[in-house]
Amino acid sequence: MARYKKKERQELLLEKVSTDPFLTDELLSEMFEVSIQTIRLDRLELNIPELRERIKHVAREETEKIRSLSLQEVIGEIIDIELNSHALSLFIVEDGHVFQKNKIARGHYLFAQANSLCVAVIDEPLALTKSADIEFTRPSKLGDKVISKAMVEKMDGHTAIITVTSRVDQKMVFKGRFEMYYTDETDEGEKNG
Amino acid sequence: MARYKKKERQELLLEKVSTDPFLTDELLSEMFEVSIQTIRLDRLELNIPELRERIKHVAREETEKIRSLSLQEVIGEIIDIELNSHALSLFIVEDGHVFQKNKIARGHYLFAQANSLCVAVIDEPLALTKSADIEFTRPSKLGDKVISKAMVEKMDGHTAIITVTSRVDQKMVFKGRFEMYYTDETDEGEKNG
DNA sequence: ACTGATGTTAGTACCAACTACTAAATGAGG
DNA sequence: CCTCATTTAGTAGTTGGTACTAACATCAGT
Repeated sequence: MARYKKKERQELLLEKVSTDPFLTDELLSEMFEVSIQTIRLDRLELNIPELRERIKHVAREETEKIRSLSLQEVIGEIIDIELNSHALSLFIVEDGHVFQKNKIARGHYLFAQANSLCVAVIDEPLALTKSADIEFTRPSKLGDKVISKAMVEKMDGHTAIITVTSRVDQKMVFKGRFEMYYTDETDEGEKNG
Repeated sequence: MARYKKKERQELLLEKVSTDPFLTDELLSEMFEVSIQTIRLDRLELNIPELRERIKHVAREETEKIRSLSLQEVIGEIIDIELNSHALSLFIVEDGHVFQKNKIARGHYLFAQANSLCVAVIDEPLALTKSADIEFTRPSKLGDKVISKAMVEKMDGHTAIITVTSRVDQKMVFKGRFEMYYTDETDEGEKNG
C-alpha cells in the first residue's frame, strides 16, 4: 500500500493522536511508514505536543473531571440559595447522562439534581433523604438546561418537607416531594456503630 | 527546622506523591532538604514509580474511571436478571458516593441503582421512569455492598409497576415503587420534535 | 575513643523521548 | 533538466529518570 500524501497523513495523525494520546513518534512513524523526522515535522506544523505533554494533559484534565463528576457535593450548579427556604440549580444534560439510543436523560440524574439541592438547602450539618415522591412529567434531552427549584415547605424537629420542580424552557420535566431528616450532629453513625 | 528521620520522611513522601503525582525528584529533594539520591533510594524502597510512570498511570486509570462513572448504562452490576420479571444488582459504596464528613452514601446513588435496574428489567426498546415513591429506611455507608432487587408487579399497555428493595447484610436500606413507561418504539422524540 | 551498621551524598554511564538545528537526498511538476 | 517541496539523516542538547559504585556522615554500643 502506497504511503499517504502529506496532507492526508497529517489529518490521520491528528485523529490517531487524539484518540490515543499514548503513541510515541516511533510507533507513529512505523504506522505511517515514514521516518521519525517526518512525524516530528508534522507535529510541529499541527501544534501537537510531544507524548509526555499529551499524557500530562490527559492526567490533569481527567483528575479535574473526576472531581467535578464524583466528588462534587451537588449535581448541577447552584445559582441561588437561601438556606432553609429555597434554592435554584442548573444542570446541563450532557452525553454521559442520556440513553445513547434516544438521547433522553436517565431519570436518576434529574433525581440527583433535585436530591442534592434538597441537601444543600438545609442549613444543618447532617441532612439525609428519608423518602420521596417523584414524577417525571416529560422527557428531557441531551443539551437541555434543567433549572431545578427547591422550596422548603415545613421544618419541624428533625424533618423537613421540600417540594422540587425542574423545568426546561419553562416546561416542567420533573416534580417531587422530599422528606428530609436533619440534625446538628455531624455523624449519627456513632450511635449505631 | 531539623530534617526528618528516614522513616518519617518516607511516610510523608508517600503521602505527598499520592496526593500530587506530578512532583519530580528534584522538587521533592528540595521539599525535604535532602539530596536527589536520597529521594530515589526512598522511592526504590517504597516501590514508588518514577514521575512519568505515575502520570501515565493517572492518565490511564482516570480515563477508565470516567467511563465507568459517567458512561455506564447501569449503576451497579447486574448479577441476575429475568426480563419483565425480576432482577438483582450489586452496588459497592465507594469514596465518590458518600458525604465526606460522615461517609454516608448520598441518596441519589441508591436511587440510581434502583432506577437503572428498573430500566434494565423491562424488555422493551424504550423504558422511562414516570414516577416513583421511595424511602431510605437506614443510611448505608462507605464500603457497603448494596444488593438491589427489582420485582415487576404489573405490566399493562405501556405502564409497568416495579417494586425495588435494597439491602446491606440483609438489612433494608431502601425501598421504592416505580411506575415505568415503556414502548416498542426506539424514540418518542420524533413525535414531539 | 574505636568499630560497625545505617543512612546520605556524589558521581558516572546509560536510557527514552524528545527539541532544535543543519544538511543532504528524493520526488513530482512544469 | 531544473526547481521547489518534501522527506530523511545526523548532531547536539534537554528532562527526568535507572543502575551502579564509592565515599562520607552519624549514631549506638562497647
